[in-house]
Amino acid sequence: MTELKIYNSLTRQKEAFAPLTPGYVGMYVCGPTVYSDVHLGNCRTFISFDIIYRYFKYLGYKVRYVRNITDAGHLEGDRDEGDDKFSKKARLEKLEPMEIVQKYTLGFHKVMELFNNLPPTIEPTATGHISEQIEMVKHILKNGYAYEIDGTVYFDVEKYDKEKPYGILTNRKLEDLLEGTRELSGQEEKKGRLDFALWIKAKPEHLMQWPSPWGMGFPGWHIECSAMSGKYLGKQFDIHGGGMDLAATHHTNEIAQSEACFDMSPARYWIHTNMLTVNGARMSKSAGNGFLPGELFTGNHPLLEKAYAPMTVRFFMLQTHYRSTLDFSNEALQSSEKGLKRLWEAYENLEHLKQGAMFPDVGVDTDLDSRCQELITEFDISMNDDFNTAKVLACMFELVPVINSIKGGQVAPDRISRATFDRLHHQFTIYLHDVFGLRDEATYDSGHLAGVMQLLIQIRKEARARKDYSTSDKIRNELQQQGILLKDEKDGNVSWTVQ
RNA sequence: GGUCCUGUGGCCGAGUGGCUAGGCAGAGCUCUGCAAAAGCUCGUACAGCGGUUCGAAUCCGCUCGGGACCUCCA
Repeated sequence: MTELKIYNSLTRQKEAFAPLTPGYVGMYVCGPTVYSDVHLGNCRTFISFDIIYRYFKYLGYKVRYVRNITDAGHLEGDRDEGDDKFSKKARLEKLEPMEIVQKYTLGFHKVMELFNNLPPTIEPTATGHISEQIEMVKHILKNGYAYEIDGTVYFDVEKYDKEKPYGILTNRKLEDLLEGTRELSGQEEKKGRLDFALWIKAKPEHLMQWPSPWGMGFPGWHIECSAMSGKYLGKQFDIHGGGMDLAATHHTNEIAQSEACFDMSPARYWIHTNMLTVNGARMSKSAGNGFLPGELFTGNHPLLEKAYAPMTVRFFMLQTHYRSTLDFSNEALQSSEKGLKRLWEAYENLEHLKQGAMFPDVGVDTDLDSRCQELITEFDISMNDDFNTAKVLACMFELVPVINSIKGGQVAPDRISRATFDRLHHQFTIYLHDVFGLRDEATYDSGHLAGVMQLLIQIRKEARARKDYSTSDKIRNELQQQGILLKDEKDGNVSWTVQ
């Protein structure tokens, strides 16, 4: 068994993974800001980390997977003024901010469930950890890396950078960063143009505010993740993840905050997932090129030619490495849909073969047998190489003809050994269900429909027996119009699938 | 301007210095009452130009083209 290697954004190279505590993994992933619906790009990140979480579990680790819900604090613009997103949305929808939070949190969970993402083991909210955040800000102030001006506390980036490299995560020098920053506007009070707020003074009319040593206010944009990861995973933990877009600001600031507070880098491995694009441009809320999962599942969007099932989308994402951009297109989705169907049907064939398999090891084709073993072994090898799901799928697809040939009779079942067959079945099952989190998406009630289908198949069989092909074709054709496909197989059996 | 990523056959997409990625689409064949499915066979791709090397799509340089981040965003 090869060792797991992870691409660490912090060092910009693949590194062997060694947890702080053998057998345990602590992983923090930046979750959604619940002031609006998550779009497909957001989902990609959470699906990527779901696979990573599942793979660690598959490897036998006990994983504490913390993914936050940001339900306070984020401001609309890039200045420390104006309203937060929740208050704005609340006024727009004529709801309490916490109703907004509840609404979109529930929606988020629903979407995660549809994509078959496992829930994290802890899902803390920012508003539930105000006191922890205040404590952390106090600590940073005490350590001298922050200053207060009129009820707002800022992090002093330039002072911090004298001791530790602020731009370490994205490999940037402070001078370059300063150059790229826009001029301070006259109304801003912070000292350095890179300084960011840890705690923000609230205006009286502000809907979400809490008491603090600096007066009524609310937490800054980045402190919640530092406070909550510290609380649940410790000052230092194994993995911190999130979308690539968070690296330059949010994660950079998180590192600075944790270092300033605990004198320790928070995470040992940083994993960043790449963006989902549409026509080459990043899908984002502000660009307005985002699909909501609901639109995807119903096909109700101008850019969508048809509806796509959640598992199709999940499979689509699995075919690309998490660090590559993935471009959305109808063509790509449709090819994924067909590919998944083929893979899943092969898996079902494998299940059936498993039930009837009683063949002895007599005519084993050693070439075929060892090739199968190699391919199965490559599942783990590929995943160990920075979670290369695309490679695993390629191996699975290479095994599909083997499975289908045994089923179809082109290859005798005893050409592969019992041990190989069992391993094939076992690894297919584990990978499809447990590691990749795919599930059968048959939209039919298999109980009743299966009975009716048996009846129709029987009638058609009788018609064919007396060469009444007009009846048999009628049954098949009309079923097809209902989206049910009949397949006459070699051995005389008839199978059916819902399109 | 700075920091990076990237350019693979019709489309989508893995990838290692020399050995078939894979999916979808397409062509032929087998099976079949017909179809569908399945099986078998087929494309010898790696932006361009140089260099390193016995050998490079894979390493280096240059050119051209995409993209991300540097402002809230997964």
